[in-house]
Amino acid sequence: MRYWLFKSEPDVFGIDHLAAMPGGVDSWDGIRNYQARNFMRDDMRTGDRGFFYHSRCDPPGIVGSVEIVREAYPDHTALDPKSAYHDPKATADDPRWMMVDVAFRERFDEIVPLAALKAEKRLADMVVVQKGSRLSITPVTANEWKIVHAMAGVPAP
DNA sequence: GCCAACGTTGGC
DNA sequence: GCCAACGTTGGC
Repeated sequence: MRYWLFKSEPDVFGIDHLAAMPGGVDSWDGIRNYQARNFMRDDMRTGDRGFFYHSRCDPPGIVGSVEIVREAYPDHTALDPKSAYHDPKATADDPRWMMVDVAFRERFDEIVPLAALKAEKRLADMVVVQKGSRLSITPVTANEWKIVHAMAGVPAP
């Protein structure tokens, strides 16, 4: 059982978009970074939990959580020339990019802002607070999972 | 296989 | 919108 953090721009796809999907489930498509893909392909398992993080907004921060409900499978948007995520090097035989399905689980009453994460000494090693951290999917420790929930004022599931 | 040039991310 | 940090590309 592992924990993760998923970044998304709320103007493009925020936690409310996910919550509005049928069953609160959607595919996490469009990942075009090998390290992030490898986390999904190699390490994510059904039942893993993840924070939903809003980036490129004011303020950025953690707004809720999801659960992995389907393990990695090919990201078909890479094959679609009309998609913003099209990758001309992807083929049906070698799709290059993978996605998982996530289900909406929690929406915090208030965002836990990045500034608060940075100010919490116990989160000093959390990947998302590191300088220059751009990775859109990062691992989270069980302890970080608990601390952020405490900051959000809810018990960790 | 090095590394300069280029493209992208994302906080500010 | 700026720009630092980082990842990828491709010539050599």
